[in-house]
Amino acid sequence: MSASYYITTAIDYTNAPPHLGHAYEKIAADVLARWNRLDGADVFFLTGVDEHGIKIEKAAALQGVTPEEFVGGITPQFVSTWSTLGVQYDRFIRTTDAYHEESVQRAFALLVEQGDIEKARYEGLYCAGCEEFKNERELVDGRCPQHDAVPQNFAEDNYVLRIGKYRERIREHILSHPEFIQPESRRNEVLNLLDTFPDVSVSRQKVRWGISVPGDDSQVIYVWVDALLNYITGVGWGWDDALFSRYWPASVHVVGKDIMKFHCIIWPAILMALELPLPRTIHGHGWVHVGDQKMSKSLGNAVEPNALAARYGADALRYYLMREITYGKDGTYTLEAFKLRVNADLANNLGNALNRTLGMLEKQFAGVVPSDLPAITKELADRVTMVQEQAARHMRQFEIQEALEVIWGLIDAVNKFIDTQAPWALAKAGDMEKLGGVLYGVLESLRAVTILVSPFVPQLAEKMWLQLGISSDLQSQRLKDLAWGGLQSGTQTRKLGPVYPRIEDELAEAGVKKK
RNA sequence: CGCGGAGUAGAGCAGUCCGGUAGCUCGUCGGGCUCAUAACCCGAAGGUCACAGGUUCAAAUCCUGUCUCCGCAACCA
Repeated sequence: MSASYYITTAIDYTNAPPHLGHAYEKIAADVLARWNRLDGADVFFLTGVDEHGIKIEKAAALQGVTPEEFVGGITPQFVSTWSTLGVQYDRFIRTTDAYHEESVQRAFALLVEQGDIEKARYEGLYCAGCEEFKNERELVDGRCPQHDAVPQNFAEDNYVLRIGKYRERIREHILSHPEFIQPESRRNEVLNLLDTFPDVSVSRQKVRWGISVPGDDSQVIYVWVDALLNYITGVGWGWDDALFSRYWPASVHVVGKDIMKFHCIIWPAILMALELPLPRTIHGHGWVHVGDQKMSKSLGNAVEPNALAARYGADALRYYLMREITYGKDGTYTLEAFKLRVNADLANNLGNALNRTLGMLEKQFAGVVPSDLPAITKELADRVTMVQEQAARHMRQFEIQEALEVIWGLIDAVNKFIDTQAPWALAKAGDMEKLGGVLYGVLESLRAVTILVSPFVPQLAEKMWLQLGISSDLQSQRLKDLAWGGLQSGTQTRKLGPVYPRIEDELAEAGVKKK
């Protein structure tokens, strides 16, 4: 029985369509899920959307539709975007799903019963125009900037989650589990916050669009309890015990660095109150900047991932984001860098290596894979083994960029091998045995490459696999199948042209602008 | 003294935890090859590793201080 690997993403807020930042996180999680599947793990990948809350309630009202109708228009855009980008999840959860709502109510009731959630008075400055509480930083000269009105002191009865009760246990867990908060730089930040982290209000009177507090219809359950619980309701907590015990605790929650504190403090408190084990790792990724700006709707610079994928291919976008950005740190997206990176790595190195090889194979061997000549190909065989080990180590440590670097190092080695062995000269000299050995070495290396890159650029890998003519399914391949010699001589390849054509447009212009 | 991140070749970045020839991609220059998607291979030029001190035989890396830029800052997925 293989080890389980349960990976989740943050659930996106459906008050606006998906942008590049949403896509980055889902792609990263998808790559990790696919890699671990390749590594033989029993993988469950959960993603989804948060459809509740005041912002959606308001956005819907603005358009004169119900919240249900509103999210009914947005959520499918997330679903179709992930489909376009090859994000292959096992479940897509919506916080309006019945199984989720019921389980959240059950959890809430349990926590109230145990005294982890208590009723308390919430006081704040309330702006009637915005219909929400304001904190002092949001005010200009004590007035709400949107409505130029002085907010009123207002109090309501709320339900409050007693974080303090679990503070020491959480601290202890963080200190004794170095892998719990990743990257490490986030750890101290969370530990700092933990000391002063207050009890949090987990219900709202003013909000209608949400899950009702059990036994108190005057309030809805607030985002922290509602949304965070998706990680357990999504794998069957409260409705499918077998599924739940198979996958919980999660291997990793992939989230943005901004919401690390909620995942590292509130979520553990809830889990401890429910007497459930904590996830192994919470991993905070950085932001994707556009040019030199932070991507945001107000700046109007949000990049639409569907358009990019439609024009240049989903794999190009996946590859760029994973290769160009150090996972865990902030990174930058520019169309120029995107084209350069994709052309160099996908077209020139990866695609061309296969194409040039199949060309020779077709001419000299009618496209049929010849026999290995171990004396010549040993260096490649050794390289494949080394790359596989290094890549696996990097992926275990969430070093996606480094993993790609070593895999592409193998492609470089293949191209170099071709130049050094000069198969065209062997053909001219009529040394068919050696020529066959050289080509075998290259093809077998490319089979390994195809498997290794499949989690990152799945569609491209499928195209390569098809051209290699291997009958077994690429998705069924595992890391252990990389063992040298897996490619059978006699296999009929299928040369179908470049797997990734170069992006030619605007390149010259971009080169000039770089000065 | 709120918290945190960043400052490394023309550009974009890695390396900093565990001190010891400063690396990658693109660009530039020169050479090779011609199987291939004007792709591939080899070589070269180019860096006071923000600044100032300190520790050390040795510091981009550790310590102290300073400057600049950027996020976050109690309910904003």
